[in-house]
Formats: sequence, structure tokens, C-alpha cells
Amino acid sequence: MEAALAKPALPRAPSGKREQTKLQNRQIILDAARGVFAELGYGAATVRDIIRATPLASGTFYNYFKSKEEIYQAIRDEVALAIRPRLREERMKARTVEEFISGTFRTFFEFVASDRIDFRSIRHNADITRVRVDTPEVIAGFDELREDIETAIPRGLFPPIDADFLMAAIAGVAFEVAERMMRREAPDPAAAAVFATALFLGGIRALPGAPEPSTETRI
Amino acid sequence: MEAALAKPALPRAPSGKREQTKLQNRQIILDAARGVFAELGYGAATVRDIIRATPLASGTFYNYFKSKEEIYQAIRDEVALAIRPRLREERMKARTVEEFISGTFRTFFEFVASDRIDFRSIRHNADITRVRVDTPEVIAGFDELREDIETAIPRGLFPPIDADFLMAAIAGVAFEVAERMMRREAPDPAAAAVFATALFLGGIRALPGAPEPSTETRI
DNA sequence: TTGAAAAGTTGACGGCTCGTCATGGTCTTG
DNA sequence: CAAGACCATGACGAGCCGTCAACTTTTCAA
Repeated sequence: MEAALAKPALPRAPSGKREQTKLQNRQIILDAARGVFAELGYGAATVRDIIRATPLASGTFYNYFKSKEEIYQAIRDEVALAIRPRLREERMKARTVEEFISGTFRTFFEFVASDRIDFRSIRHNADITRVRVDTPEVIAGFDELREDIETAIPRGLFPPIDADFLMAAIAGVAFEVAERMMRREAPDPAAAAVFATALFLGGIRALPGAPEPSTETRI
Repeated sequence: MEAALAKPALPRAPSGKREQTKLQNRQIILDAARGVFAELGYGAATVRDIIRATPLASGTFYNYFKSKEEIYQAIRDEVALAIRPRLREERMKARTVEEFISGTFRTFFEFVASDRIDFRSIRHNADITRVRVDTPEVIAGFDELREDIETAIPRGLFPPIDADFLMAAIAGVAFEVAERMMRREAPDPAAAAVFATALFLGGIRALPGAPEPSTETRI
């Protein structure tokens, strides 16, 4: 056993010309797809558009991805995989409801704000209609959130509530408020997080007042 | 002038063979489209699928709708137009935050539950990914909600909060919780409304306990 | 009643996308 | 160095898209 480990261990060669090109092609296609989705929106984009944004032949595309859906999922999944561990960690170390909730929202909104290009390419659409696609990886993120809530109940963080509904409520607020936040001139993740956290901790009555005191101008 | 009004008033004939067929064809196409979207999901459906589910020729379809998007919007808009007045009325007559919030959620969840076929055809999708499309009519519903919140602030129902974010939060919770509700064996709109209302009125701590009191077993 | 114009339907058509696959070039391995 | 594994290529048949000239039905004025 020792010898096998010490020696070159032939089957696991990380480089090799062939292997390199493959990685490279995959990356070329992914980058092209990101650009096309950002420009045309998911609905209007075609596989051909992506191929055209690439020096490769059409058949090559299908060696890497089965369809437009699949490459789109790959892109979304990169995002989901990047943020899920952060969210999870934030929730694990929470000692109070406050920490659980505010940690989740702060992390999420900050991520979205720092990642606006991907977010736009995911939400943007050519015409007026808005399309939202939840890939399996995103849905897995939802499941993690529900699990974390369920785990937190015996820890005394939450009352024994309907974890499924609470998960849905948190996700709904996170996505929808993020959307509004990103439409503003200067997206402010901290403010969004404060808003969402206050809502979940104390309801509407606990929400902070609006920025502009509109009473001033109309004496 | 009097004569013109008393006599048949030729230009406004509500029936007329031509007019009738037009209405009828439109309805045939809309019904076919509903069926196709329900069966294949929005993404997989093609205009040709809809035409095939119809006794009409392909060119005729385009006399009524420009594209798949447009006919889909027409279907969604029927739904949005049906529920929006009810929601608005519910909010107008609200005298307290409680009434504003619970009226909104109750009406929405009851509508969704009573309308499950349309809801499924709108949310359903062939593969694992979920697609949500908000047509202009739906977005107009969001705007109405925000307006109603803004109007309610001077009435003293709400503190002077960020109406845009609150609108987003309510919409997010409504859609996401409705989705979870409809996945259960016996969708219970009243329970969903109680949950959402309590959340917005008092935050997580105000939420009602889960069905099974898990505290009992662990004294 | 009649006939001409308006309105609407039809289905074939050119242009495009789709996913496949036989061909051929390049890397790897013994 | 040779044989084979691996994969890029691009042409291809199938099918979808939206259009439009030709045709049919309805309307309406004389």
C-alpha cells in the first residue's frame, strides 16, 4: 500500500493535453453562454447563439451540454454552490433567532449585490415578462434551509412551527426583496437585510421607518 | 340625434356571424393552449402543438396571437384580472393592519386553492426546473399592492415604511407559500393565511405552533 | 336580390434551429 | 512508431417559425 501511494499512481494524472483542452472548451462555452444569456435573456437565447459566440463547431457543444436548459443549470448551479455553504455556516453558528435570520439575509443580499452580473443574466428577459428558473441545485438550497430550521427548533431557536412554510416565506422574501433591491440605483444589501430581519423578528410594526420623511414637504 | 339613438344604431351590433366566429376561434385557441401548457409545461410547448390541438390552420393562430408568449400572457392575465379586484376591495375596506394583511392573504390563498388547474398549468414544468413568469398584468397587481400600502400609511395603518420592500415581501411570501400549500395532499388556504398573517403581524415569535406539538414528548 | 368589396382562413414556403453522426485529425499508450 | 482512443467538425434530415398569395365567406349598398 505504501509503495502504491508513494509512486506516481498512474491513473490520476491531472494534466495531459487532451484533458486540458476539454476543460478549456467547457470554459469557453460557459463564458459564451453567460454573455448570451445576459444579452438576450434566457427565453430568447438559442443554443446556436451560444455556439456562434464560440470558435467551436455545433457538434462540440453537445459533447459538453445536452441542451440550453442544461448549460443554464450549470451556470445557476455555480452560483448556488458558491452561496449555499456560506448560508449554511451562518445558520449553524447562530445562537439566537436574530442571528439565524439576520445572518441568512445579510449573506444572501450581500452575495446578490456583489454578483449583479450573474443575477441580471438570470433574471433579465428580453420582453416585459420576468422568468425565474429554480434548478435542482437551488431547490437543494431550499431544502437545506428547511433542514436547518427543523434542526433549530429543538435547539430552542424557533417555536415548534411549520418549517416548510417558514422556509418558503424566507425564500420568497429573499428573492423578491433582492429583486427590488437590485433595481435601485445604489443597491444597499445592509438596508435590505435590516428590513427583512425586522419583518421576521417582529412583524410589520417592527420595521424601520422609510428613508425620506415625506411629511416635511407638505405642511 | 334622438332618431339615431332610437333606431337600430347600426355600428354597434354585438353579434353578427363574423364577430361570432372570431370570438369562438379565439376561445378554441385559448382552450387548446391551456391544455397544451398543462400537459407539456410552458417551456416545452410550441405554437405548433397548440395549433395541432385545434381544427384551425397555422396562419389563423397568428391572426389572434403573435407568439407563444402572448397567448400565455393572455391566459395568465385572465387569472390576474379575476383576482386583482377582489384583493383591492379587501384592502380598501381594511380598517386595521390586521384586516389589510389577513384579507390579502386569505383572498389570495383561497383563490389559488379554488383554481388549482390554472395554477398547475402555470407552475408546472416538464423537467425538474421550475419556471415562473410574471406577465404585465401580474406586475400591475404588484403595483396595486404597493399603491395600497402607500395609501394606507397616511391612514395610519402602517408606520412610514419602505412600501416597495413591503410589497415585495408580501408578494414573495404569497407566491412561495401558495406553492408549498398546493403541494400538500389537502391544501388548506385558511391555515396558510393564518401563518402568513401572523408572520407579518408579529414576526416569527407570533407564528402558531406546528400541528404536532413536539415539546410534549421531551419533558 | 345581387354583386363587389371587406374580412378572414388556409396551407405551402423560405429561413432558421435542433440534435445526430460519419469523417477525419490529434493525442496517448504500449 | 504504430494502433487505437478520443474528440472536433460540419453537413444533414426533421421540425418549428412567421408570412403571404390565393381562396372562401360575410357584409352591405344599390
